[in-house]
This record gives sequence, C-alpha cells and structure tokens, in this order.
Amino acid sequence: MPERKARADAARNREAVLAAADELFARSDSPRGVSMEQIAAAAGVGKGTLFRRFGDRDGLIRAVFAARSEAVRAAVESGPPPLGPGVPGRERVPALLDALLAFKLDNRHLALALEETSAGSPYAAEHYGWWHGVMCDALRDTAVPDAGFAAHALLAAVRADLVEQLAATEGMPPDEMRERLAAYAEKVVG
Amino acid sequence: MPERKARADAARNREAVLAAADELFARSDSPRGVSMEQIAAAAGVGKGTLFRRFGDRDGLIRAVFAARSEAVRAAVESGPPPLGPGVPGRERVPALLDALLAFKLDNRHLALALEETSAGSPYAAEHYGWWHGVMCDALRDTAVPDAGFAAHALLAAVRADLVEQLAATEGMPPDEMRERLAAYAEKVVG
DNA sequence: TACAAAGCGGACCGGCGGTCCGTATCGTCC
DNA sequence: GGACGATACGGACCGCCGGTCCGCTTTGTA
Repeated sequence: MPERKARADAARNREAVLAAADELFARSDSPRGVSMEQIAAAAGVGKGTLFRRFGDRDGLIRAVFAARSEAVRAAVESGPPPLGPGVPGRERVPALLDALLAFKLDNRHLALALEETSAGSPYAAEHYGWWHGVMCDALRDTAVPDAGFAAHALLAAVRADLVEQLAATEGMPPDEMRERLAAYAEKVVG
Repeated sequence: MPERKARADAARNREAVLAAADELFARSDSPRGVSMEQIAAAAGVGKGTLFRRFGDRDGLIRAVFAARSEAVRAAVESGPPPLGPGVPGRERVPALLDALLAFKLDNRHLALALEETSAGSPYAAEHYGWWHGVMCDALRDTAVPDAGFAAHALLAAVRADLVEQLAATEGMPPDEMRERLAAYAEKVVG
C-alpha cells in the first residue's frame, strides 16, 4: 500500500478541522457565509493547513460530508432490510429515498454546502454517483421503465435545497415530508 | 401609475446589458466564469450602471432570464392546447414539463446561472413559484395525491444542472431526454 | 542528541461583488 | 435655442475571499 505513516499532529489537526467545519456549517444559515479562514480559526490551525490537506474548499466539504454519511452508506451496503441489499425493488426504493431524506433532514446545512459549492455541479460528486447506482439497481427490479432516468428524477426530489425550502420556508415537519415522499415514491414504483 | 418616463440612453443601455449578459452566459462554460465587469465591458457600459439598474448579480440574471422566458410563459398562460389552460391535467402535466425541459435545453447556461447564483436558493425565485403554481393546478386535475409535493418532485426532474449533466456529461441527445421525461411523467400521472 | 522530512501558519496575491461621487447627458421649460 | 434641474454614467475604490508560498517548527528516527 502507498500509505506512509502519518504524523500524529497532522491526524489530530485533520480531525479538528473536520469537526470545526461540521459545526460551523451546522450553525450557519448559508454555506456561503462560512469562509475557509473561519474554519481554520475555529479549528485552531492556519489557513495553509486547510488547503494542504484538503486541496480546496470543495475537497474539505466533501471530506466532512463523507465522514458524516459513512453510517447511511454502510446501512445501504450491508445493513438489515428494507435498506440493505437483497430486498425487492418495490420495497427498497422507498426505503432508500426515505433514508436519504432523513439524512438530509439531519444534516441540512452540510448537504446544502455540498450541493451548493461543488465545482461544476452536485452531479460530479462521487456521493451522487454512488446513490444513483444503488437506486438504479433497486429500480431495475421494478416495473419502472428506464431505471437510469427514474433514478435521477427520484433523487432530484430530495435535493438539499428543496428539502431546505420545504422545511424552512414552507414549515413542513420532517415526518410529514417523509410521508409525502413515501407516497410519491410508491406512486412511481407502483 | 408610478412609472416615470425613462431616459432614452438608460433604456438603450438596459437592452445592451441584457443582450451582452445573455450572450456571455451562453458562451461561457460555467456561469461563475462570467463576472459583472465582463458583462459591463461587453455591453460598453460602466460597472456602476449594471448595479444601479439591476441591484446585484442576481437581479441582472433574473432580468435576463425573465426576458428570455417570456414566450414560454405566455404559451402556458394563454396558448393553444396542450400547453395552455383548459386542458385535462393528465395531458397537460407532461406537456408543461416538456415545454420547460425544451426551454432549459435551449437556454442551458442561462438556466444554470439562475439556479446556481440565486441568493438563498432557486426556490426563492419568482420564476419557480409560478411554475409550481401552474403545475399544482394541472396536477389537482389528476389522480395524483398531494399535488403540492408532486409538483416539486416533478419540477426537480428538470433542474438545470441535471439537464446539463445528462446533456453534457452523459451525452444524451435532447429528443431522447424529452422522451424519457415524458415516459416518467406519464408514469407519475397515470 | 542530531538531523532530515513532514507539517505548519499567516503574510500575501489576484480577482470579485458592490459602493460612491464627480461628471456628462438628457429632457424640459422659457 | 439656451439654460437649468434631474437623471444616469463610469471607473476608482473598498472589503473580502479562495488559494499560494516559503521561512520556521515539530516530529520521528537512528
């Protein structure tokens, strides 16, 4: 393996930065209101350190997001039904969407940051490709024609900014949103 | 009316700016690559003029977008079937989505600019509220439960960055995209 | 303990959105 | 047509941000 043993202080700083960024994004109204300098200051490190370890703003956000979403990803890849593999598509598709929505509701600001500041588009993020793949698999197991497009369309229904709009501006309670999404998903796969 | 007669040079400059911005966005790969200074220069105008007339970057983009989308809007509000009013929802919903998709395909960069740089979120734009209203009306005329949510979900399927991803990165031809969207829409309202 | 490698941090840079105000132009009224 | 107030113009200017650079410190090793 190409991994060289990392220095202890480097690892400590990395964690400090991830934690600080996570918290700052969670507290802030808009991801754009959080600057790299603020994150560095909150983590007690220099700005140079941020950029050396994460490359650029995008890289940092992706790293924070990846750390946060590890659990959901594991649950989908090898968890119990109805989320895990080996479940009929008709049942799994709504479960997948619900899990993703629940995650975004719990991490609204972070998800917003990922989708908003990503270079190019949110679709370039590895995160999205993975979800699209999983969703395609599940959809191919249903009566839905064109799993590829349907996967894109269904995932679009849980875009972070839409979730934010429904939750914040329209004041929709989380549970209600999940119910409505579930009903919509049922309609599509049914 | 509170309108005061505008000066001739002001009107001329306004048009020049709209045209220049439209063109620059169309030519550029990413909306972020187009600066206000560039637009001002291309229009043969000072930067101050841009900000005085349009308030900020968002205002300018919204103005350009509004000018471009006038035609579609008119077609939906008082055009012939199946787009115009008085058409059964079952038939009108796919027609509306197709019209919106066709428009975004023709104005990819501009739509991208609107959705990307909008303060807050694309959902705050008046443009979106209008489409959501129209879509809700059409959906209430179908068997779809919860027209409000379904309208959001369906409109999300034609988000500018998704369209761009399908067209540019996945290389999907416009007509194929429209067919796939139509099939998806039929599935939802059917 | 000595030394190279790895990491650090903050001064620095270019560019952007947005502001400001002295100046030029327009429309009007005599 | 000339003169005057209102309106619009433009570009120097400001603060901020993402990203770079390099002299200095810390770490792990022999």
